[in-house]
Amino acid sequence: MTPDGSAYHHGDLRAALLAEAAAMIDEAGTSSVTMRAIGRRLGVSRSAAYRHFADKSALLVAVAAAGFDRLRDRLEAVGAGAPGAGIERLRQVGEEYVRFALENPGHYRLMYGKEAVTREDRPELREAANALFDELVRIVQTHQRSGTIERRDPHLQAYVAWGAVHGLASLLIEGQILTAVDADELIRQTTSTLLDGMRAGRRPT
Amino acid sequence: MTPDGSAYHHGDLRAALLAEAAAMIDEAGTSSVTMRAIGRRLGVSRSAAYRHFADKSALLVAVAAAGFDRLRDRLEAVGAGAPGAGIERLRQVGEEYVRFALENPGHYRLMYGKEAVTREDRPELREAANALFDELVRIVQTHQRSGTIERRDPHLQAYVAWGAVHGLASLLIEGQILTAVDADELIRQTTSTLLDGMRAGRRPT
DNA sequence: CGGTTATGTTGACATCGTCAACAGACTCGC
DNA sequence: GCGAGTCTGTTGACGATGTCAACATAACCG
Repeated sequence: MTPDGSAYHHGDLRAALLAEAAAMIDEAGTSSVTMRAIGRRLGVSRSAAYRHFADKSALLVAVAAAGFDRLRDRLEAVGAGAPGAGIERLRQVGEEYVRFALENPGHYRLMYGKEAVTREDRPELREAANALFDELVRIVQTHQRSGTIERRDPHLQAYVAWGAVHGLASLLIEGQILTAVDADELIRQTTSTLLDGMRAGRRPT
Repeated sequence: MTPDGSAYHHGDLRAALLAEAAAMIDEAGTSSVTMRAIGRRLGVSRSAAYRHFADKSALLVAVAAAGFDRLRDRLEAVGAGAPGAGIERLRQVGEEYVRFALENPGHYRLMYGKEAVTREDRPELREAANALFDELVRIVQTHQRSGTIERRDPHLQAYVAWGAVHGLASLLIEGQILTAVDADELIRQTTSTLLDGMRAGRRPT
């Protein structure tokens, strides 16, 4: 990078590619992202991106991984704070998750295997997703200690919670929810049911 | 259709296209389905499909809609039976949902917007998905009457349950669950938490 | 300053979805 | 029974796409 910031040949093309791809995804969906179109928008040639990413899939994986990072940061910000966090804080984490998805539908969709992308052969994506999951586990453990929810296997409980908010977000994004339904009320109902279930003293059987 | 069953020029090409596309999806993913490849496998030319579907997207939509139909049939089969159905039957509906997704991962993925497909401008798909949802509402109402779960807005409750099982199925299919975790136990934990939450007498606030 | 590496461009190719033009096969009214 | 019209399927062609090889240029480092 050159001192003046607009460096090299183009500047920081790698970062520009990531930002532009993310912008295009939320503007017109993943299918609108082509190597040629992104080059056009950035004023570089069609195959410039190949100096920074092995192929198109690698670029999309990087965008998706960045999405997991951003989401984790947001959940961390909500989940932290006052240590003896009560049930309301836990609920807010769930609502924040769904909110992120609704604010970045194209991006969120990409994160969850919209392409042939979400695969074990993409370690970068797995790690970003696992980092998000680790944060969920941490939040669950915090609230187990403070007594907000039952003490069970925190991994299982985190997966259950993840599935619930992810499923709701997915249904909302894909337009599967009838328009007559109030989305906010549905989100609250989901978090309520989930938290009630996690507080129930029953054995998992 | 001709009397001998192998009719017209090819036979029932429309049905063959649907079946072949579904097979290819579960063999090698949606990206492996090309109009030319499907024609090759069926021994017809590349654009034969255009006599039966407006474009590739229409073909995929039809496949996805058929998936919703099959899934609804399976849930209906499990959800019916003894009328005074108890909590175990309700749990089995949830497990059957996840099982369907795990058995047909490519197909299931297609049903939930993998392409630019799951859109309001595809009424056929919306109707099939709504029919599935209607079945879920019916099952919820049955168990509300028999006292298995709390009486709340059955639509909201059906959405909550749908989101929970769909989210879990999605995480499992996309390989987001650590291999160390026992999938069956996770499925049971999810249905337990969900049902506990739906039984809780708390107000949705 | 000269060479090595990093970055970007152009040309080319196979593949894809799709349309227009064409051809064969079935159907139905006379 | 036969010809017109309609279904169904094929071939040729076009533009767009992902990607690679060959080339060009800018930065860096001794």
